[in-house]
Amino acid sequence: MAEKPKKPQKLKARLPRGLEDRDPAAIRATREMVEKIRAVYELYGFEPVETPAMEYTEALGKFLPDQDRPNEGVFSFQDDDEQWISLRYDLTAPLARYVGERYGTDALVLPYRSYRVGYVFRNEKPGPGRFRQFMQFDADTVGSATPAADAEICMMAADAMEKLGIERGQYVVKVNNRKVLDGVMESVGLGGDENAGRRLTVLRAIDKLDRLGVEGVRQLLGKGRKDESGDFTKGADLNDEQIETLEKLYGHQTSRSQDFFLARTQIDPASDDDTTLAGDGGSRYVVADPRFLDTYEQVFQHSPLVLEGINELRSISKIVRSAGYGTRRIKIDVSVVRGLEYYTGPVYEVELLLDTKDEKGRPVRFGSVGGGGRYDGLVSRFRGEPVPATGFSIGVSRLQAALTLLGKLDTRPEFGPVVVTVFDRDRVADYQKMVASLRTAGIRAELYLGNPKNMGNQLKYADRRNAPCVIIQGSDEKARGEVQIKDLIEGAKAAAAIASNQEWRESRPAQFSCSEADLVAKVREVLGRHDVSWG
RNA sequence: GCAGUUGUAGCUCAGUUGGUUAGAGCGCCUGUCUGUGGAACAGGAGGUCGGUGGUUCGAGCCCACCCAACUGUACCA
Repeated sequence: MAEKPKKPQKLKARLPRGLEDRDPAAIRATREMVEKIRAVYELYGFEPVETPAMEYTEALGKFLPDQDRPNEGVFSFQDDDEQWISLRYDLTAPLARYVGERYGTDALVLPYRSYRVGYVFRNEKPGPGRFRQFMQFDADTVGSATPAADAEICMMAADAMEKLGIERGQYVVKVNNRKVLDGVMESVGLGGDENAGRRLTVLRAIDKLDRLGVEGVRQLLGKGRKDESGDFTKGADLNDEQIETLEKLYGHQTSRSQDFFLARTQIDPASDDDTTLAGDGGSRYVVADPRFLDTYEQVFQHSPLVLEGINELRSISKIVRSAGYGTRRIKIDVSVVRGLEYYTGPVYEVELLLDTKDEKGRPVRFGSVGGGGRYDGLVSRFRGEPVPATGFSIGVSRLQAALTLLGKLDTRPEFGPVVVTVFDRDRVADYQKMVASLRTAGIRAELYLGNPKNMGNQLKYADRRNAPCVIIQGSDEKARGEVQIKDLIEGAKAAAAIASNQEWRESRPAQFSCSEADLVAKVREVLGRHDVSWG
């Protein structure tokens, strides 16, 4: 075969999977979200601290990546001295390292309360709202063991959601306690190191209660479960008696079931903060039954761990209710598991209750948009003494993805700069001077830097940049000491009424001239007329 | 990781039982238009048909493997 002239091999421009490029609208939305969350965290007394994007792998609490799967779950590489370094997969483990280095020194006031926002990295399968690089906004209290610290974080989570524009009833902060789960598992004979694997299986099963229901979880606790695709998931292999005991814990719990935190005695209908039912004579009462906690105490009375966990939940409950947080904002959900590894006490999870659909109208499952809990063991790894800590992170990227699908984010393009056009190439310096005077006045402005061969292209450019107006000064205007200001926003409205290009051009809609000296003032008028502001 | 579905232009998609040089709409660029955005008209650029190998005189179409995306599932600090 004859040699065909081959095109030079083009490099395919492509982004690794699970990563995303972010356009101006997305960046602005993130900036606004971050600013709102920051204000809430600061209001609660937390201060900012940042740590780098990577840490020694051992500090993150992962086993060294082995030869076969060097990057299982985390992105890792070896430093010059052969030590493994990993990109952070959350903001909590690096904070534990930070505190571990400073604990007991002047550099750290205890209890230590700090927040941070940044990208974290996970090497796992991406999905809707699941990225391999994503942003978290984290806050932690280190050195305080009181449930008041946990309660505060739940309230702060609720406040942050509402500040982000997610209305009451569209989200819920769910609270549980790992001591309850651990104690119940212990009481069905799953205590001890030899049952660690089965405990994990049980926790995973209970974590799926939302999706699979009591029956699905029962299968996972027993022999196993086969899903619609025919895939089989091996179960925990518990006997019926064990399963029934576990079901006493979560059996009545469904995703939108009533809460059994303490009810409030006073209902304020205006706050719209409680799930209520109509009673006799137009009265309403809160759907919340704290007697469940009493029931648990009786059923699991032989487990000190369960009793301890329930008491902590009672404390949290008392605090949030007396602070005015009702059952629609914060509720107990005994199926909340969160991380399998390091949580030791209360755990919290923020769930969106809105139904999200993608562009094609298919339902999308986002999972939780925030979560956290008490991790009394994480800092002590560096200390050799117990250091209580509790914290919480909002998944900014996932939440933003959800809010985008829900159409709750402002996606209007930002206004571009005022564009000063180049009419006469010899007078670029004059035009640049106009730009400078606008900039000095705090008005976003730029000189047209493309090929100024005609006015049409320059206006087209300004139009695409979403510029509010352009400045034109040809020789005629120059001779009169004037400039033309063309209001593109007003002009676009006028465009609808004009059919022919000829007429369009000659009418020069929404355009006026003013003296050179009035340039800044007149541009300000145009901007004010359309409420143009930047960033 | 496992299972299913899908990969043709920047986007949305046609493409006959395997048959010349792979098409459309939208978008993009240029011109009509060296004193004015949109519209209109005319022209143009843009394709390893996801990749590699195979069957065949001949493959966008058939076969094998690989890659990617989507959905479910598993894992998830």
